Amino acid sequence: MKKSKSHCPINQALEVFGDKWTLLIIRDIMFDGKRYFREILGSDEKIASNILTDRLHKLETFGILVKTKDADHKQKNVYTLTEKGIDLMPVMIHIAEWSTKHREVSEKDIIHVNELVMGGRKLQDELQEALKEELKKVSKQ
Amino acid sequence: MKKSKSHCPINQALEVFGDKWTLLIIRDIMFDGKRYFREILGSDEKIASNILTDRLHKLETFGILVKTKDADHKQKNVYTLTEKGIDLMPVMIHIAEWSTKHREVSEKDIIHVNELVMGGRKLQDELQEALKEELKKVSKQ
DNA sequence: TTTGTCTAGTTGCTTTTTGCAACCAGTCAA
DNA sequence: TTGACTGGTTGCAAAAAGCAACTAGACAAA
Repeated sequence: MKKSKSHCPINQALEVFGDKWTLLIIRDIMFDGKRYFREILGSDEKIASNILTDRLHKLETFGILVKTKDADHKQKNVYTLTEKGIDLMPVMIHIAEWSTKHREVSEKDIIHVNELVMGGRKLQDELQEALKEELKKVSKQ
Repeated sequence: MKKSKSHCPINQALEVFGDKWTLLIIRDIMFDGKRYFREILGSDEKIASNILTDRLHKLETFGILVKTKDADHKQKNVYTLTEKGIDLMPVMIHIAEWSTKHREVSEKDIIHVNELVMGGRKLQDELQEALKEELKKVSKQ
């Protein structure tokens, strides 16, 4: 890991997800229920497989997610968010909120974001709890 | 402007600030009171001048900031956040909050973030109001 | 009016990262 | 045993970033 440019909190965060792909991968796992390499590879933005490999490794190293073997299919890896990863939810929500106000976002996505934002803390908390449950399960393997 | 990879709100936002430098520039203007090219160039992370030129142009094109001539020194350009830029404050705050919890952040910066986060909405609102005032001033030139 | 300094950049070059397509070995189900 | 699916790897071309040197215009002092 190359040394930090600075210890500013914004810079520290950007060293984890300051690129075009990392937050999209986290989004896939956090909101879209994707857990496997090929599922993430298949999302709309068409990430290349070598980049995905690289980012998943980095996210694992940073402790944002953990990689475990699928119980049923031994060749399948399951990627699960850690608490550090789950804690990015407020950041993701606010980014999405900003986008729906200021950028071109599809009607379907606006509704989805509104559910989470306006639908309030309750829905977000439920989602966070579900993700934490999942983490607990893969942790005791 | 090359076409979007997708209309997902997260992706739309990343097309604006999904890189190592853009959010640091916004931070400099938003929280550190920097307004001139050379001021931003001088921050801790040592951005290269050609990259800074490029990002300032892009941010202007995206409508995140406006560029005006300094009243006193005609060769100086003043970079001011637009409302679209100011609206990124909640995102910045949550990123900083996440970093202070999960990443290596200097004691000084932690205090600074805590003021804004724990110090609550009031301080943030005041800062936002001040930035909006500034925008109003440069707008009527 | 010259000299030096400060301004916002630009230019040319090297290194790093990304993007793309083809490929591969192991797993599994029929 | 075949064929499709799994998580990747490899090699090459293109784009972006990094670095250092440079420039033209504004200004202030001598």
